[in-house]
Amino acid sequence: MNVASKTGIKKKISESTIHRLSLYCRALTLLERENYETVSSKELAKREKLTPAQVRKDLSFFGSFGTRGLGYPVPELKQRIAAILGIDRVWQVALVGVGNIGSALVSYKEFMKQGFHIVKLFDNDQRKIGSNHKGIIVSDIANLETEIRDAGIEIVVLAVPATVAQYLVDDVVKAGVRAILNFAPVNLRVPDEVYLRNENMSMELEYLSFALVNNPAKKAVKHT
Amino acid sequence: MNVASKTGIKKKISESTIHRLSLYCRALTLLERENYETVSSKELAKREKLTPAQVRKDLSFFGSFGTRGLGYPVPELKQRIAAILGIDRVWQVALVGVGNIGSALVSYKEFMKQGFHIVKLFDNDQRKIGSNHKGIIVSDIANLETEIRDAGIEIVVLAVPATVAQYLVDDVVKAGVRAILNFAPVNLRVPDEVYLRNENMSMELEYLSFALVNNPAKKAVKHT
DNA sequence: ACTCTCTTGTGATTCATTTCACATATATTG
DNA sequence: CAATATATGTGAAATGAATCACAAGAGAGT
Repeated sequence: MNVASKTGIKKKISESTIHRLSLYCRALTLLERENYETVSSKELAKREKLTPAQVRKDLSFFGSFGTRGLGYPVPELKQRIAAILGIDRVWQVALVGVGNIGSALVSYKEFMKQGFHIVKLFDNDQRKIGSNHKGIIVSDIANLETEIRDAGIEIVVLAVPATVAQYLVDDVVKAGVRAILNFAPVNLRVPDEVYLRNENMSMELEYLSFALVNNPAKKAVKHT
Repeated sequence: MNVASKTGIKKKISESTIHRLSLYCRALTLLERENYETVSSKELAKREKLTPAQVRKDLSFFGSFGTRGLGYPVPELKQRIAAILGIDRVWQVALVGVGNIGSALVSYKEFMKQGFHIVKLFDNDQRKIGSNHKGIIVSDIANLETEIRDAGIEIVVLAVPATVAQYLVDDVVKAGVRAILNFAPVNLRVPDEVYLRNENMSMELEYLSFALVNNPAKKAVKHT
């Protein structure tokens, strides 16, 4: 991912770096609660099982936030990272598919905390349409495109069966949405200008399965 | 991750390779359903948005499964990958925390399909203990260690609040479990011999947020 | 049997990410 | 205020992963 810097030069920021920013943000929230004023790259690294050099390098892509000899100012750094991640604001999110996973996500408080506000729900099941989930009325999937557009939705979470995911993604894209989080275990096609991320919960279980089968006695595994 | 080969030499297999094996397995299941007898690395790559070379290299770590000029035999390759991943068998899984996420996971059919059988449920809420979810009675978390041991649980899924996750993980480890999938947004400490994977659903949303904020017009993003 | 086409398997190469190591800057202590 | 300790920021080096490119194997057609 390219990021425009102050100099106008586009730097390449890796996916891993961005994911680690999320971790730093999380650690800083705790540090703030513990009334830390500053934190060293060493301490930050320890808390998220990373190396100090990694922390410093990651942050250096976006600026110099620290003070030599002292460390990073906790509340300020947290704010800066939140701004980089774009989670210092509210995002209008729609959730498509109010099944098992979908229902869980509506009630998932972490999303709300991070500024991801689910404001629209969609389903194709007549029994669900019109019902109320956490104060949101479930809309008919038939009106997906217009309702998403009218509500100013910026991010869509897809929690539908794999078989229908592609059709729905197409509609979502037509509605002008440029960011989609997909929970269906299927590879979706989207235009280049649309960001698609997949959340594949079986994958991590399969990784564990692989680990158990292949390493009767564990040596070392990297945590991300 | 190290893997013992037939020669006794331990090869280093990257996390990405293992994740891609999951993708190949998924694609092969569909190809099987479509009655393909063989598939080329090119076709397999196309279906999961990867490159043919990547597919061949990944598979070559584990053996030569293909035929030059022809491709890979679909059902056999699927079986081989399933064996490598350890999903050609049933795993006894316990789920700790029957809240929003937990309830969704009990009903999540993909897990069952992959051989991950949730056979024990735990919670600390008196109203939930004793209740029935999909035919499984929720046990009191107080008995975690003994019940997990007695049931022969091999993998534990943690879907509890971040504040209590560390205590529970400690108990789970004491019970002899060596593979844990954690949904709480917190960095858990486990001994070296225990495999821990984290499923952080906010992270992918944050990635999308970052993408939207930093790339008003998208160029190219790699998919994994 | 020979040629042509297709596609694998893999060493070599390129590209990306992480780690190292140190100059540089700040805080603290006596 | 000098000396010491601490911790950042960052080029350089090392490591790791993805891609390239091609030799070699296998089938099909004549």
